[in-house]
Amino acid sequence: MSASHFIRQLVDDDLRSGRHTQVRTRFPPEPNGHLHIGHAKAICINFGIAAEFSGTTTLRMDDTNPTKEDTSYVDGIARDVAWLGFEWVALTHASDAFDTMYAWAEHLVEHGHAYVCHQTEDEMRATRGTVTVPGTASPWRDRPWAESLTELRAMRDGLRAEGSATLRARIDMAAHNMKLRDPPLYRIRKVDHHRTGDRWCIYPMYDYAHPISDALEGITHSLCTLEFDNNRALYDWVIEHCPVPCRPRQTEYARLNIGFTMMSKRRLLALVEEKHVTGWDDPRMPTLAGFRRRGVRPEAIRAFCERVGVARADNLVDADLLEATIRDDLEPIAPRYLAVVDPVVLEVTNWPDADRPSFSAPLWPDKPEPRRDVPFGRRLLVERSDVRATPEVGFHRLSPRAVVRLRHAFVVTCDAVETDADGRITRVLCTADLASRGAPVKAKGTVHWVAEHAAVAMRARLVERLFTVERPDLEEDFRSVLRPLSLGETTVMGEPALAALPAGSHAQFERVGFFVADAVDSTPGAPVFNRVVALRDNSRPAAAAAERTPATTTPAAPVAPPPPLPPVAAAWVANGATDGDARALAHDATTEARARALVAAGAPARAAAAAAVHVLADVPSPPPNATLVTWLARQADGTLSARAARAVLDHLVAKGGDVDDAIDALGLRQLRDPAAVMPFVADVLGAHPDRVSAYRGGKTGLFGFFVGQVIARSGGRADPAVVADLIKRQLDAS
RNA sequence: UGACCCGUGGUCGAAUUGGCAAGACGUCGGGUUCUGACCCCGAAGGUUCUAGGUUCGAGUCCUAGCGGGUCAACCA
Repeated sequence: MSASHFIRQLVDDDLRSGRHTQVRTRFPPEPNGHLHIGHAKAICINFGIAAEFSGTTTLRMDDTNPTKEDTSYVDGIARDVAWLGFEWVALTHASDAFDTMYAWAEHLVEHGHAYVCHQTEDEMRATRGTVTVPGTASPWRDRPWAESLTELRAMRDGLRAEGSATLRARIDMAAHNMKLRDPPLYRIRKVDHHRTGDRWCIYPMYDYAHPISDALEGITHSLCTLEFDNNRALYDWVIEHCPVPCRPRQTEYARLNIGFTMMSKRRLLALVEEKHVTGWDDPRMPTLAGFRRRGVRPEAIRAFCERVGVARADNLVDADLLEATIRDDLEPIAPRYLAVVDPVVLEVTNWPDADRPSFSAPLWPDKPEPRRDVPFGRRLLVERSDVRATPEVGFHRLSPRAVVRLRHAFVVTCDAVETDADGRITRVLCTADLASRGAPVKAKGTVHWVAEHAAVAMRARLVERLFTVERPDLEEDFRSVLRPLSLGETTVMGEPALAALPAGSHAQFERVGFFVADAVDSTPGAPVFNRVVALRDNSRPAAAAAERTPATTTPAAPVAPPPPLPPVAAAWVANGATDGDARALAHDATTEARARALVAAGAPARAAAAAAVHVLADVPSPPPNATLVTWLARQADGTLSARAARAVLDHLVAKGGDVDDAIDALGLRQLRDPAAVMPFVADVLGAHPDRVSAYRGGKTGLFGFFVGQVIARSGGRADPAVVADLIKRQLDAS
């Protein structure tokens, strides 16, 4: 069972409350590029939520802008979603609904909710105002609706030039939310659409088309990323003013960001077009096509999306988390092989060159079958990085006098490490313990190898991160932080069994990493390998450890002097209100008026202020002030606990009447006699023996739990102070 | 600068809606091992951004401040 998040809860609530009987979601990409890992999160959320609640999801191409979109991307998108493992109930297009959208545009015009505007793009921008200054109305804002309708039809019929007219919603040019300042709904684009051809020369904007598409598809939960938060008001406006068959609701969550990864479609396109990568499916790309090519399985992507969770806070996920998830996915499924990336010759001096046997070895550790044969001989190739002429401390691989296991073969003793004039290792000489194969002989370390006579040279790409910095998206020019040679194309020497792997096969090159036989470049008998991800390296030589110490700089918290009290607040403070309450009153005139009325009716200023701010603010039509004054007095004299006071208030709001009658009707007179409270305490303590002992064992945080339970059990009547005192005595006793 | 959204161990994130600050990844230590992988055990790591307020009780509610983000395309 996966961890819950706020969207799951929302959907669950809607189902429980009967607001919906089924869940329908949609994944609405614009077909103007390829899907990336950020979209994967959206896909997992939309399809995942629907699947969890036995609902359905449509895959919708959001194709409202014919100048940017292209059919060629549609197939790629559909393929990627399917690859991730999700099934759509229907593949739809925003353009499917162009007729309805247009009809409802006329509907809006006829009801005075939209008008045709002839401002130029620049004029519209200028009159929209800014975030601080309101916009000014278009001269066409109040023209007769019939005139707008005629103009709209003229636009539709191609009688108006591009840029000469738009259909605008008539909402509020002074709205704080800029999206509401009479946003364009339709613009003229005299270009063919990839699906509707030349049928239309006007096209709906996203903010208009999206809610209609949702409504027409019966979407219950329209899930999108946080940057559409401001658009929700417009979404709701469209739903409100069009004759929609149902009313979907939009909910936003934070988009995915990953370290060392660039997610912008536009810049991804630049990488491709400027040939910094080999294509959309370059194994370094964060596109789904790229991950697939690199050998990452959809299971890993889905697990990753589950691990990062869903919330509304901005985030930057460690690139390590993605790599760890990929390893976890491949670990149990990838068969093991031996391959050497940077070979150096090792000679087993007590092994005759003519003797070239094959040793059978299992493909998985801990599993005896299946197996493959690994050729052996006098001359082997081992990893250069596994050899040292003079080892550092903690190095337990090949160095003079070291005893090392050759994986699946013998334990050898290193006799000599030969180097050339530059100190570069040229040859390693060893003596094998001929009785050690398959025997429990201890060695300092284990090393992978291939027999020189049987080694197969294979192309491999030691794929590395594309960028050298964690936030390439923050760079003025991402090109300056591209890692050179990140594709890492090289030749590796592998055991013969590797050559037989078909394209798409995963393998672990032991001690090197997880690889996949490239689906494109591999040929039968000659696979080309991509490194999916390197193995985790837990080695910790002293030098590396020092290098690893994180340099975290915590910015000093700025100390701000408290701002001056507004005059209104100062007056309240002078009369006894607390500082915070006074500020709150100054902040909201309605609340302040309410508090003042209470004081006029005879309530103490402090209590009146507190009640107005903390309780009455949520009450639309409170009881008469005289009643409230009594209500406050009952709290002051201890008749009513704070908790009970709210219940009484609810009762007064609903039924009216006298405070004391309400208290009696509800039975909420506060219990202050310890003898009356004690039974509740005993009940609670008796019901939770485990927690009682936990508390006595030191988990004192449970105290609040006990108090809460007792008060709840008493129906809110028990005096908290009495309860606390009794519990303390009981728990500290014995 | 205005409105809105958001601040919980290094990272991502739970917290039964006001009552015991989960979990994962990472880090550190140990065990196991014919992969320095995997696996197993253990530990550290928190003033829940800050300051006030309400409350018996605040990560949760209120106010202010600080910090981050979004919005001012006839893009989506």
